[in-house]
Amino acid sequence: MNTAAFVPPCTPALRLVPDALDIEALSAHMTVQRRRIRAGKPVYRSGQPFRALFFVHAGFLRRSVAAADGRELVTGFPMRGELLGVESIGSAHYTADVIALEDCEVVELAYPAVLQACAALPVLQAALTQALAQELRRDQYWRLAVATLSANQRVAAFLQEVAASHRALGFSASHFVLRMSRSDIASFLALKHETVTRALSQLAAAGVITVERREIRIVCTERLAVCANGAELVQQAA
Amino acid sequence: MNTAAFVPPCTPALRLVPDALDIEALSAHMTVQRRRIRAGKPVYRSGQPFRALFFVHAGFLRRSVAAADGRELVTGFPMRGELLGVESIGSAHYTADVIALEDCEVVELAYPAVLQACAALPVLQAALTQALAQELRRDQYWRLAVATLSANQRVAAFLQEVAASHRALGFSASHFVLRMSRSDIASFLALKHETVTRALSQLAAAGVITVERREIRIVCTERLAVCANGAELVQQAA
DNA sequence: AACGGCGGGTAACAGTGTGTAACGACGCGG
DNA sequence: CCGCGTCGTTACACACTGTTACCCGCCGTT
Repeated sequence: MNTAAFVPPCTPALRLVPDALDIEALSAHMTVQRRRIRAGKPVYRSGQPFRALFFVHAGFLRRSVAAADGRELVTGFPMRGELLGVESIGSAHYTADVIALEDCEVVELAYPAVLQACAALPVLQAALTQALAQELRRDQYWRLAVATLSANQRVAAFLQEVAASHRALGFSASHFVLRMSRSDIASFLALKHETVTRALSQLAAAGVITVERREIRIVCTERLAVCANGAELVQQAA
Repeated sequence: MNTAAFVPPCTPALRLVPDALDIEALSAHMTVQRRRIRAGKPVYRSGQPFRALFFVHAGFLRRSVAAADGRELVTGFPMRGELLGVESIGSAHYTADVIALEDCEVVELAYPAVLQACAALPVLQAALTQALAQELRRDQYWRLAVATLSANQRVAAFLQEVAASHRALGFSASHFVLRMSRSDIASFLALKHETVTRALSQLAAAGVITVERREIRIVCTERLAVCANGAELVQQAA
């Protein structure tokens, strides 16, 4: 029965096309506005009227959703090249919070206007639809990860993703500084922050990475990949 | 600081507008094709070339994603009024499997064609974008649920969602037959099938529902809602 | 310098959910 | 009618992760 011969691809949903959005071309069809966001300040908050999307030009951010009873979940860490606010399209209000983890620069795209511009610019329409679909696939990737991986594996997978993102933006993929706290990572991975700490310590003890607070160095990419899928940690001869 | 005065709305992302898609109008702009899918047969499978979206006209289905190493996750149970395949937009191949849980009827919408039709029919474009965003919000709702609710709460929340869906389609919200197996539910909720069974048994023992294999009757909607958020089960006086 | 707050790390303990296993119920085909 | 396989149910022991607690170090402030 199970004759799925080739790759069933639920992949990390890499963020392709960092600069897919041609702001120049766009500005001919609608007003676009640059905005600086200070570290810790929101780009938008859940409940505010939905009026615009934001294209991230620089900086790292954190997106989270919350239920009426206070339960919260960090749903992602947007960075350069991503479109903020797509999850709120079709809603009268934003359905998530996005706050800057460091000083950021975003380009504001008023919403109904974007849709109209789409009609004139088929490229834009494709880009928007793509961004939405891409986000959907990424969500499903992490749902799968959270549902099927152990705590250690999730943390390893997270580090892999961060590394891949950094590489895509031209930063070092093997040595970087996490912009988010342990609690943010924990929420994102559906763990407690102590568990994230434990997992990082164990990965370090196994010689796969080194950790110094938020500074991560990936010592062995291959073994990290092994940890992220399937295999549990095996101490390597010191 | 935390002055979020009003509802931070990560809601169950109800499937609004069961018949948002005006097939009649659409058929003027592109060829649409009705297809019947027998129970157990796929609408599409992961890895097949992505060529079309499908609008569900009747029946219940199951969507799942899989990683290269065999890990799997049921990501949803589409039904009448939903658009299948949106998660694969922008990919050369489908990224999920959708199989019919019972005999279904779907309308096939060739993909590149849909985009072109969007340019001519602004309504269609809005509907497509909405469908995508809606799906994204639903995904995030369940990510939140899985990350923050106990096994019992997840199962209760699942029953609530099923009830709400049935009501939206004009079926009874308090008495229905689950189309999917315990394992499907378990995968969807990131649990094991034994745990789902246990949770259902406990809800039944508490007098909140009755269970007879796949036949569910909701005895007390209010107490089910209480179980789905916050509170753990408390036996009610028999 | 002293202080307090926040983020991070570690450890002992406890509990939820899991793995395993055995059993029962139902449906299908011979 | 029987046999068999799938699905669902329940019991029990255990492991992973959550819980709780306390530690440290950093940083801004007084």
